[in-house]
Amino acid sequence: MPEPLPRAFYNRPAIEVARALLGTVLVHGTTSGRIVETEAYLGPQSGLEDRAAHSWRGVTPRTRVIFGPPGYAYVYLIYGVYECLNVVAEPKGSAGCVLIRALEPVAGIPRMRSRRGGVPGVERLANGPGKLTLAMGITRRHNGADLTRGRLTIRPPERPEDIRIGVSPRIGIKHCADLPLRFFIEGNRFVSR
DNA sequence: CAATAGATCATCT
DNA sequence: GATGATCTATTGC
Repeated sequence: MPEPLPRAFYNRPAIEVARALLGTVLVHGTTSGRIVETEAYLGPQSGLEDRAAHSWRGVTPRTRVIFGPPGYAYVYLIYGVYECLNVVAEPKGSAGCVLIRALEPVAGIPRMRSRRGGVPGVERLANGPGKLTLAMGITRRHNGADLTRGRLTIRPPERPEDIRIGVSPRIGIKHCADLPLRFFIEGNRFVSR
């Protein structure tokens, strides 16, 4: 298995990281999945006033991680029910992160299925932000975890591959619902709906 | 298949 | 006290 992506990979604008993450592999213990869908959330430095981003109002106890150094996990609870995994991008002091929205299961599929309550069909195992954290066993305990080492990492593909990147507005947000900040592998059937 | 309701709580006002 | 980067079950066609 390839080494984890280095910190430098994450030390650039969130949009670049969101695109570059497509095709890489999220690994947690014995389970892993290929990232096929991401969304970028921008900080004030983008000049875009991204009100959909948690970092929009500046540093708070929750958003501390997003303003920290790149290459760490930001995990939060949504609707009091599910948890979402983000990757922190951009240098320390600059807000910017990438929501992982969907995975193509690679290893440990039976384990993922049991964690998902036995849902049938590999396609439905991790094709959404709340589903993939469940399937991979990722929780708020991973908030602030270093993705360049340890049990939870992101690694390059085994072999270089040719993919087409699709772009669309982000899903499920109220503000800035027109910005084209969602990226996905064109034609991949594990992308969320 | 499409539309809708409800679950449930950390965070910030 | 309101809100939300979601998902599932259930309803109705």
